Amino acid sequence: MPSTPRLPFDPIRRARENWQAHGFDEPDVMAAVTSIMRVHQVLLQRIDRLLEPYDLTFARYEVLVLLTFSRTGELPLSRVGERLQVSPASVTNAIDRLERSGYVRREPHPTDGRTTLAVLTDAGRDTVDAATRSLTGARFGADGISDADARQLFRILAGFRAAAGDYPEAAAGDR
Amino acid sequence: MPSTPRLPFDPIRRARENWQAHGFDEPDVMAAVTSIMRVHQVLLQRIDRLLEPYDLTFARYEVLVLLTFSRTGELPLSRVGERLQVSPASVTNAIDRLERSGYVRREPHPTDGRTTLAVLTDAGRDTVDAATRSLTGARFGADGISDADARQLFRILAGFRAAAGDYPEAAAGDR
DNA sequence: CTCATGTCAGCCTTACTGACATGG
DNA sequence: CCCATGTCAGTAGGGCTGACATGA
Repeated sequence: MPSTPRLPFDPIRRARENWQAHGFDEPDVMAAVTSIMRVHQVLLQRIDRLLEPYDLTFARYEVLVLLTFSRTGELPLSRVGERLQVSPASVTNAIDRLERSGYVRREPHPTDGRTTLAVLTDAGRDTVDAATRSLTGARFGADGISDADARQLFRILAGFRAAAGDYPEAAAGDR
Repeated sequence: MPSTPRLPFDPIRRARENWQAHGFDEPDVMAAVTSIMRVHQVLLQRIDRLLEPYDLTFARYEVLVLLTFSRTGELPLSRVGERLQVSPASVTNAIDRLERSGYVRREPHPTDGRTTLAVLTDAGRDTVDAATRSLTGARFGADGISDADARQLFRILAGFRAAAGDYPEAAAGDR
């Protein structure tokens, strides 16, 4: 799947060794950060491929899922950006595409004339359900990770996100 | 730093709850994958900001670091793509920019007429050293992670990468 | 001839900044 | 008047696929 053939060794492990050999600091963090970058790339590629049949990308899929969570199937665009942590312009773009695909439509907010609501259409609801089954069936492309590892990952990354200001307090007591 | 204000709760934890409430499968994997996506975004933003003064992005910085590791300071472009797991076209693009910045120059391979060597210039070497000091000084923007967490992260992600075919065998014995 | 190495053109997606219009 | 919500235009960047040219 990657455009390049596999290597006979772990390139990041190798990088860590070289890093230390050169006397650089923070080899652990370097290796962890580089790993996140690489895994992100692989995951995104796999997920987007899984979503292709549904005319979705992961970014747009996330928006759709968020809308299904709201139960009325609608949300102000500002809320979407807030939850997904992306800029207003990015939301506009994502909603544009979802609207073109017929998965969402825009509606004016009943009381606040400034805000626009993204409303999930029936097609959108059907599509997100099908896409979700496809993704969960493939464990989001992360079939190389156990549930225990996944939880561990979440825990560590939640700590980072909290420190980064993603949300106020750390997720101290985990499952 | 994010374009959006922080939320009063962890959006991913909330998503996981909703996910389960809707009866979807694989909540652990969903939360882990979403976390990687989010953390990747934050990290990349921070790192690119740190590298801006050096006229570098993380992608190009990685190329430069790889070259310093080769000791002669040169590498065939094909090797670069191999190690960094990106397509030949991406390598061409990255080297183009690095060349324009004066950090690298292209040279024909002495014996194999097909291959081109990327050669680190003195400016390139100075720049990558300075950039590395900047990054390590900021722990790559991942100051919210301890060394122990970083190692744990690397271990779990290495398992995933191995399963994904990044390299043949898992990194069983760590440290 | 076939495979490997690069380069190019074209295309897609995400995301940001800054300017604006409009409503609260 | 000032703030919030969206939209738009413009820009940057990364990456990929496919077609090609060239050399091993």
